[in-house]
Amino acid sequence: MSASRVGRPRSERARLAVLQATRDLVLAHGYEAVTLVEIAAAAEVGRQTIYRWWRSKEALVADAVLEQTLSLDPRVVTPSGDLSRDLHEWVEDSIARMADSDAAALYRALLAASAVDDAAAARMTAAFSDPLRAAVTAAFESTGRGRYADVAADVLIGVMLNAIVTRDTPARERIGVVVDVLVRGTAE
Amino acid sequence: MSASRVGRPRSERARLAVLQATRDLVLAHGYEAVTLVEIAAAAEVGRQTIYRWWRSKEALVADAVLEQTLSLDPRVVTPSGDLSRDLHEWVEDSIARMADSDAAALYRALLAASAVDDAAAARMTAAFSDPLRAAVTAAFESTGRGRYADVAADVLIGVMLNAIVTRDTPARERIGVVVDVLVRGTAE
Amino acid sequence: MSASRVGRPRSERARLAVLQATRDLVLAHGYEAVTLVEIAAAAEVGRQTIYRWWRSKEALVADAVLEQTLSLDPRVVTPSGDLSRDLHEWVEDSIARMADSDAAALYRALLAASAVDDAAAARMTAAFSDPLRAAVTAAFESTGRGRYADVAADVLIGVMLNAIVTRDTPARERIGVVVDVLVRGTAE
Amino acid sequence: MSASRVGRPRSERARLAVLQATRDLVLAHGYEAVTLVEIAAAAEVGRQTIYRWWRSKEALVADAVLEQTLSLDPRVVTPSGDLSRDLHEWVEDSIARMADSDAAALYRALLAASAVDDAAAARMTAAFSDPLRAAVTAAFESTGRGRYADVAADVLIGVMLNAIVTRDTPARERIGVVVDVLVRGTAE
DNA sequence: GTGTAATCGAGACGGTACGTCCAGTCTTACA
DNA sequence: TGTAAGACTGGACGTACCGTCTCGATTACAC
Repeated sequence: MSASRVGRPRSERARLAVLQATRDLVLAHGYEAVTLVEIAAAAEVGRQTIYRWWRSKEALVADAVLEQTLSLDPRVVTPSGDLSRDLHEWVEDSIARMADSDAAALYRALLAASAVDDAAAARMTAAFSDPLRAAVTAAFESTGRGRYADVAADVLIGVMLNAIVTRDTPARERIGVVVDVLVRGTAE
Repeated sequence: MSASRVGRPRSERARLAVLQATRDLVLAHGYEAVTLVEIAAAAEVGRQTIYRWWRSKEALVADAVLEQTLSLDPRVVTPSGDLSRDLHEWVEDSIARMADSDAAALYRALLAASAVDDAAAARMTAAFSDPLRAAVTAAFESTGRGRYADVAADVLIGVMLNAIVTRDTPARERIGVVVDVLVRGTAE
Repeated sequence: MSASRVGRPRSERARLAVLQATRDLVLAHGYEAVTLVEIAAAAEVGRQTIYRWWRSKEALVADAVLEQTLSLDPRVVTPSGDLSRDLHEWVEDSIARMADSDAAALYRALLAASAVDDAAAARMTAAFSDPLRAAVTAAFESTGRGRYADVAADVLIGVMLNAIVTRDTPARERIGVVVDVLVRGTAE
Repeated sequence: MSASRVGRPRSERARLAVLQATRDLVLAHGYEAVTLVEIAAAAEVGRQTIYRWWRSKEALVADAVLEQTLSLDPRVVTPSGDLSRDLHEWVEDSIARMADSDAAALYRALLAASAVDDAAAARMTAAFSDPLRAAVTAAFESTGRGRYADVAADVLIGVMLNAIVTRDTPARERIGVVVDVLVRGTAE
């Protein structure tokens, strides 16, 4: 079990510098405009070091974005029984997290990476849609509306995605109303 | 003021061949993998001819996709007064159009093009979100629920976008339920 | 048979600029230190343009050197019957051509290229050794010493090669004496 | 003054394995194609160990080649007084050594290394040209033809060099005749 | 008909990013 | 301290593609 690795160990410093540089540059210039040469230079790292750990620009961006940004989910872990309050709480938290940071821009980068790299797409789903769907499902099932769980998740994921993709801030602010409509529309 | 053009006129045949080749290749290999050299070869057209009509690969893809695919909207032109029936009709039509063809794949290409080219993004919004929002707004206002118009549009656009982006067929089939929830949740 | 080429024709300006830049940089920094990036920049040419016309750095250097430098041979075209005078004349001419210019440095570059690229080696032989051997052979045969032709060529080629490779100026100046020894040693 | 070394002593085994691996690989693939990674792997040695003994790839190749191959000279240590016999003896010995082994290929590697590394060039001259010149000079001076010593050395070095560089086997076999011409041409 | 001028297919051009490869250095654990 | 292993920075390599430019050939309109 000792595995006793041999040779120089991976430089955590380099890995973190690359991830940070990637985030900074993606935010500054957008996903498509960023090049690995720039990232390597900004991270003060050899280009080969990047390729040693990520097999493509897409995989790197997916990692860089997910590592720091994606924690939209873990709030609605235990439904309180009050569906409306649970959803509002979660949604407001998500909006806040998206608003304060440059998270939306990073998500867009992730979306672009997903278009090229299937693994990035899978990671994005796993980190974004799946937990959200699970949380929403738990909340709905605990209030006896389990049959609407998937639809509710569709709606919430879709609305957030749309607000991100289209850079539509008003839509972001209307998400609270979406929750109300959802709660009311799935009653009985 | 006649403007009487001189010289060889542009070839409509070439323009159409390019659009068709673009669609075919985007469907076959995806947006990122397609190159203008391939498109030009498939369309039996010189590369410069493409640039005479479109200023970039992104603009071309936007045109190619929008020209054929994007007619999600014109169905709900006149609200009948029955909100639920109007929305269902429109939504079922949209789903059908998305299901039978490779429309979803083309939308994804359009999304990718939008990430690089602002004009493509604007065109996508103009052709996809705006008409949808207008139609939904008209339907809601004609039934006295105008204050929910934007939210309803957010929800429908978002749900469709999500189904497209994530290639989630079940979600596509649940859109009818979304309409029901929406109608019920915005009552009174 | 007209061949009537289609497409943009090759840019002679670019070709000449690349060859000149190659010569300049090889003289300035030596063969091994020169990179195609530098050559492309100095010639104000795209890198791909170089690769379009030469399949490697070696082939380019061979071309660049041979294009301008290699005219050691054509002097001894018609043997006069006086072997000693013919050889001296040719040898002095060769030495002069090697001395005044940077020819020796270019030859060394060519030699280095030949080590990597067989085609370059063949071209070097064809342009340097073969004509020299032919001229020497003609001179020897016309004076009834044909059986020494090859040996004489070996000697003269070798002596010049050595003077080039080892940057041995005194050896260069002794070539006249070599001719005398050669003429005397092959008499009768 | 004891200098009493501390720590693990250097491994002579490693040094010899590196030299042997270098020779093998240079012979198998040529100088330019060989990499230090390959050499280290073949010698079952760490890469750093190589750099502890040699400061560059060129220095290593120079050492590897010279260590085994270069002993062209020591035969004509004491001139016998019979110039022709001395030269023939030496030359035949040299040819034999060059023919049986892969010495010519190794020389070419050495030549390539010399192009990059001045020290390698100096070592090559010291090991190849200088002793040869000394031996030839001794032989010529002991027979009263001292004034031809340098020229004779030029010729013999050049002829051998040419045979090596151009892979010209016939030229190698004509070296005996060169000696005859040289002896005859420098008489009186 | 003939001239003129813009378009056409073809393909080279400058430029730039990619992903690979290697040299020479550095950092581990082990001997 | 020397060693094998292997990651590190740095930078050249050769390929691919973009958007532009330059050919000869084509094609419509103006004369």
